[in-house]
Amino acid sequence: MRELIENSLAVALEQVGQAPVANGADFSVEPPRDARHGEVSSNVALVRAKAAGMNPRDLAERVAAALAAHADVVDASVAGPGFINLRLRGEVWRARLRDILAAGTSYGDSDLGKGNKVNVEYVSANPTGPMHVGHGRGAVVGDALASLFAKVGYAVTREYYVNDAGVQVDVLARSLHHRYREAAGQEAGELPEDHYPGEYLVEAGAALLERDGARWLDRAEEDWLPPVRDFAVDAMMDLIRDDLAALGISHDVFSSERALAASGAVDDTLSDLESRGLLHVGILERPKGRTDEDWEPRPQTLFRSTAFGDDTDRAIRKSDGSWTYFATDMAYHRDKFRRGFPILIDVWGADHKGYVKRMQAAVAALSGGKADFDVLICNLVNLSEAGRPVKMSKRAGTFVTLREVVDRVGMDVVRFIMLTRGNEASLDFDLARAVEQSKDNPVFYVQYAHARACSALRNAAETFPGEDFSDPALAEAPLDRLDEEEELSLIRMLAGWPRTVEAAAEAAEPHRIAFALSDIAAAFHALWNRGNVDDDRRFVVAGDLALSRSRLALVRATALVIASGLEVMGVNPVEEMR
RNA sequence: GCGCCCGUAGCUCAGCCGGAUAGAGCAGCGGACUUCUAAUCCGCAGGUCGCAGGUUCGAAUCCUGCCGGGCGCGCCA
Repeated sequence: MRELIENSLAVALEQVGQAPVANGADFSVEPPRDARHGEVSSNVALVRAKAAGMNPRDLAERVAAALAAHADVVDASVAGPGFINLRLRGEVWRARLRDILAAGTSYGDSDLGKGNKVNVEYVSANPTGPMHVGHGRGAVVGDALASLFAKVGYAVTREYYVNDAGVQVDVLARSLHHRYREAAGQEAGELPEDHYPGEYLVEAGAALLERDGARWLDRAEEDWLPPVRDFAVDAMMDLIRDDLAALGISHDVFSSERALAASGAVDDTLSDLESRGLLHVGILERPKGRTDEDWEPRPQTLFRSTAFGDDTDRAIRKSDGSWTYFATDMAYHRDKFRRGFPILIDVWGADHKGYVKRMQAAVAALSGGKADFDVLICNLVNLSEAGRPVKMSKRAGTFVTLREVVDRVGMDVVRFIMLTRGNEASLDFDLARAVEQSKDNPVFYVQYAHARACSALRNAAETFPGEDFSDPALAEAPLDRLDEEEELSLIRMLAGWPRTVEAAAEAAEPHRIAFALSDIAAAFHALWNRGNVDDDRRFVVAGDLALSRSRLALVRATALVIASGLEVMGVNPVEEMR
């Protein structure tokens, strides 16, 4: 299509004695927003007019004339300031149905990524307890993004970074040890204020007693801390993996912060930066507008992240000499790059927004500017129940875990709803509405369209016993009976699916898939309802096998595109609603 | 104070690498069912795209400055 217009432009320019000007994808070739303007629209004349030394309308007229000569073009006209609007032969569109039936749910796959390796790191929740709903959003967005990249031809690795070092896992170990002592019948006293209070640690404490008996009961902390910590981290990661499995998510790689540090990677990273003069000792100023009373100027080892676009240099050592989280995180990203991923994507929660610039600076420094590093920030999820906000407070005990939500509304609903907003917008998740079966609920709306399509095919098999309605058979069906505007309009939407997928991948916005599916579902429901008004417009018309086959090819293609999109989202297409 | 994000219909939001008369759902009003071809559909009504400038043939979209909301801001992770 684009090629056709490029060629016609060349012809038009030749007619006026001009050499072809710019060459490239600087102009658009798309269905116009308003369908009355035609089936395909291009702004090529507006974009190229200046270079051609002509006014847009004149150039457009000449290009349109060249286009009109093409066999597939029914009509080419010029509108407005110089848009070219085209109508194509119905057969050009109908042929796409055959493509879809042949490709199945792999319709929309492409080689855009050319097999390049991409690492998508997502979830990476601290191993200190079960996942909450906010983690779930990152999990779904990351997983869908990974699937989207895979669909357009990247070699994707799904990775989880396990923060199994640092003070929070020591606190976890002490919390567990407390529960372990309780399980052993010792008088452990009140759980200290800053410890993790969760019930899950009571179970883990009992499990530790079961495995190791009394051996850590009356020892010094320095003896029991490491083994208890390892046990605790393993137990928490099992918990988290279960939560993820309930969402249908599994990672290819789990990277341990502790193992990374032990390998010497942090030392290597810092000496690398040191040798390039990117470390220095300095004193950071107190951020303005802050009134920390205990703030005092202090010399620290800093990374010159300001040399790479950050607002201030960043500390890499704590005053006790150990590394900051940022230091190990730099080493981790360097490690990912050195493992052969030229493209790195992290999916983080909103609370890490202030961390993006420094990490981008770090990756730029450590990869010599060669890594393509992007961070998706997932904003907050506001849980509500029939319009009433559900307050999330660990202390008040009204904390809702991801698992509770998944168990209540189901994995497909959670996944779909998490993708009904751009990741940077905050998201309202209403537990009651999520299971409502109406068009308020986008999950059911799309699922219902797919189920209806399957229903029509089942109906066909009953109406025409012995007839073959398989995909290859439908692809052979004569499609020329699909000549109504509503049908052709749906076909055009389906034909645009590969472009929709590519655009979503290029923008790293998996939520676009959800919106596109809602649009397709709407067009399909509208088409379906015509059959309620007029029996002759049903998909299955008992007296007309040929017509039924034509329409069922469209029905099946619609189901395949919906299934293709749901696959990216990780949602199961249903064949009946029941 | 600084950084990032958000501000579009009464409500919840799409659209944002500039494009034609700014879209959808909910809520409201009016219509279409012997329920797996009504969990749906059709129609009506609803807008200073936060405000003010700028760039452009053309701005919801890009730039600048304000206003309002959110998140974050030296050793936590």
